[in-house]
Amino acid sequence: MSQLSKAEQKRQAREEELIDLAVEIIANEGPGSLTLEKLTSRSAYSKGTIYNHFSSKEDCLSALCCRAVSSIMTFFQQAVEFDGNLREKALAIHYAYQLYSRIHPTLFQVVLISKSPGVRDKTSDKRVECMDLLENQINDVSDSMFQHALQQGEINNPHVSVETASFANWAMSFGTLALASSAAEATAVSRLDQETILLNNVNLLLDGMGWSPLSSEWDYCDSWKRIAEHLKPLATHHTNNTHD
Amino acid sequence: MSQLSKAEQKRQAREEELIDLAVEIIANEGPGSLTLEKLTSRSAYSKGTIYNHFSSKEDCLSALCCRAVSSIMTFFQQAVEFDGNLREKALAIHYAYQLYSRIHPTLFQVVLISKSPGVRDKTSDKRVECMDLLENQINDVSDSMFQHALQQGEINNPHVSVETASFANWAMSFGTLALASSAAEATAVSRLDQETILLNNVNLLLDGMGWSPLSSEWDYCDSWKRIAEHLKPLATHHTNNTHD
DNA sequence: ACCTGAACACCGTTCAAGT
DNA sequence: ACCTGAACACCGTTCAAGT
Repeated sequence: MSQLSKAEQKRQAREEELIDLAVEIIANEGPGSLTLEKLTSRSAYSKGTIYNHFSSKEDCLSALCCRAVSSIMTFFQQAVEFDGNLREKALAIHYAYQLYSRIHPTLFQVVLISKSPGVRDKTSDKRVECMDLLENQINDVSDSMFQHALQQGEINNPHVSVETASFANWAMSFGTLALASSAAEATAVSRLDQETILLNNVNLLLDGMGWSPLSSEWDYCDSWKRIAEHLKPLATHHTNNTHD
Repeated sequence: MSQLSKAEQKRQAREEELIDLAVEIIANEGPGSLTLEKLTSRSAYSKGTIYNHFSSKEDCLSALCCRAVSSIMTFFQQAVEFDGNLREKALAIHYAYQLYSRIHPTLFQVVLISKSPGVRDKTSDKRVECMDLLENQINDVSDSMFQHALQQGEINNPHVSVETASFANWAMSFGTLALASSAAEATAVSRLDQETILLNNVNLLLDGMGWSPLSSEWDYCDSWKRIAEHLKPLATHHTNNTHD
């Protein structure tokens, strides 16, 4: 299964090359201006070959989504290694998510775009499968975090289950970052401190779950700074973007 | 100022007519398939006239965004009239937001799309002004709610300001609804009870702010049902959609 | 002043012909 | 088996000609 034919290896290498190129296009010109025409003319290949890799423009967008979620996953893996209590580890994951959304704002957008019907519908079955697989991996990271917190009694609240907590946590993070990156000029966003906006929102939520130590009992601002330090390698290493 | 010439009245009526048509198109075929070509051919007017109303395809999308936000505003105005304590009024607004996102899922999407750079950039100045104005109105509703709660001591937390609370509240609502509507097939979403998903998330957040009565001290599930009853007229009256 | 539709450039997708 | 690029339908945007 892991033994790939030479032809297949070449094919996969080319697909990576094309995705790299597509990433460059959306980073510089936005997700809306990705066209397979552009991708063709800027690559060394012909229209037919492009369509050999991507069954449609939307399938290409979904390939970018897979790339994005996969990167986010490696960010998360770095984050959980932060040395601290469980709630701090959770904060580290949020920080990693924010970091990704700021290093690759357009790829961050693409993740939502690809999941919307109309794009998903025009994505090849093989790719949809890949997206769902990656999404489940991300999900598992989040779930297992809350599982631990509940088991160890750090969250002590009969109304909080793994499923509800995990989703509320994701919704808050996603909502905050989506609004901060897409509606950055909005008064409601611009009047806030961009450095701690996510920390504040998440702290309110986790306090509401009763995840101890509560923010009144612990200096999470300091944690946030230490997390930033811990994840600095990701921030510097991945900044090979031309535009944003 | 409010005295419009006959020509201007006619122009505005036609614009409403075109926006109605565009709403119909995106409701049935998704925001991605709105084209000015389609809008032209399904309307009684020519390309030139369409471009007389919308400076670009993106400007047309932004017109839909204005329509959406304006409708959301009227939903909110119904919501604040719910007879209950302040936290229940806040819940009523969330309920109204959810109701809108379910009655007009594609218009709900369009609001985020229009605020993204690349769409906003291609929107006429006049329309951008209109969008910002409406957004501020929505903002004011949210802000004044938290202002009241803080003044009356129902939120008693030195770390919570109007600005931070208002944004956290918006982010949670938006994040929850965006994920629930765009990523409905995702495991993290589908495994939850769709009826109370938003109520649960918001309750956790408002508990975290210390907004009394806390969810442990009050039956907000019951409030949620009463709010649904209060807003029923909106649900039935506005369901004139063909597809979703 | 406003409306019309031809015109053109660009894009998505297919497929016959070539290797 | 895979690659190529011509071909065609569709779309965004402009603008000369018409009222």
